[in-house]
Amino acid sequence: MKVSPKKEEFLQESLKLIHEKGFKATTMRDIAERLNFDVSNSYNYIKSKQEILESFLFRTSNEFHKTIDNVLDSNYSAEDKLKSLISSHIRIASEKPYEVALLVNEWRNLKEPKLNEFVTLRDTYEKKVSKLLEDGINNKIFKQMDIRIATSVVLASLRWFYDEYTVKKNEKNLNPIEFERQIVGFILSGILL
Amino acid sequence: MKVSPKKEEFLQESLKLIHEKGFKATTMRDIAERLNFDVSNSYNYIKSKQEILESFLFRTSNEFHKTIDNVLDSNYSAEDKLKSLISSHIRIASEKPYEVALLVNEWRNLKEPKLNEFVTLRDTYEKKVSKLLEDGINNKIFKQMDIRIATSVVLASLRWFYDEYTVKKNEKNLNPIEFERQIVGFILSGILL
DNA sequence: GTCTATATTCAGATAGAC
DNA sequence: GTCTATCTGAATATAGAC
Repeated sequence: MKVSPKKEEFLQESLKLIHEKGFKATTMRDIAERLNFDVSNSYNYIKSKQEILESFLFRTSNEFHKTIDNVLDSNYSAEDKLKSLISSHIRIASEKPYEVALLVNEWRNLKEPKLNEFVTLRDTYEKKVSKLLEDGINNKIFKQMDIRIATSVVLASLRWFYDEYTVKKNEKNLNPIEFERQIVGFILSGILL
Repeated sequence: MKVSPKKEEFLQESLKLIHEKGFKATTMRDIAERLNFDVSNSYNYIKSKQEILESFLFRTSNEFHKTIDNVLDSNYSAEDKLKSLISSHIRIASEKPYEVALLVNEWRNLKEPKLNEFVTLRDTYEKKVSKLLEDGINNKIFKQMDIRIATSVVLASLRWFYDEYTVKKNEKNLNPIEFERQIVGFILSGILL
């Protein structure tokens, strides 16, 4: 679906503002002001404030699902599947940091029934990760761990990463590949030498 | 400072509601309704909605700071300091899950100058963790890693944990000590067997 | 400590002229 | 696509009676 350049600009500017201030704290007036026009014009591009949230959230969620489905469908070992998952996550988060930030921080501002739909997608994603880890444990590739803890801790290790590409951090210009190498090292073998 | 039982109930109920719906989405009316009285009564206990947020946030932040200061002041090795830090974090998060949830999720709803004050405290905390990790790397106890990544990933591995004690998860009744054992295992040596 | 009433401000959204 | 004007609802907070 084609989107006019103006609409695209509107959405991207909304995305950044929402990231800065939070969804609830960002008003339609804030967005309009940033774009130098009146509030009422915002409704040329969207039907409601919720629509901004929904369109980004489901699009990004979808991207993560497609990615993990491809990983799980592959013939890689559990270890290489995990590496591939980490790599994909870091690629998406570095390419679309604001979209990922929205996914992580603002999903609970969705209203029913979209909220329920999203939570289901999220749970499904977690189950896919659990499946991967469980296979690795059963094949004696990963150490024996409680699956829920392992899933939470692996996802948590990845989830913060978008923030390296939103604000003006990353002064040292570490590139995503080097980041990936270090995160893989951490998740697979921890920090002990 | 003594707090009347009624005020304590008011604050605790506020805390849970804010956790469920988010700070901005939770209205004073919501809280009053939950306690079966009119909105106006809420102001018998607090001067403003912001005050709820501020009191919890700085109290909890303070607790984490005291804890890490004790850890850093000890004569433990870097490895044992890290283990002690993990242990303390898990203890606080399991004892006061809603307070920790607020700390993690709602700090950015603070208003200036409190917001700035909080962010400074938070940055200081991160620097203390970085210091610990840096010492461990210099002493060849931890592997060579980018300090900022190491700090982020260690903190991210711990940050999600409050959630095990808020909702009705934890069906398997894993106790905090077993959780701690598994998290220590993950952070120190990863998931590879 | 509880209520009713109200002041104030502000947000999302729409109508309709240009 | 832009504006002015406006509707509607809701939220924080206060005053003052019981």
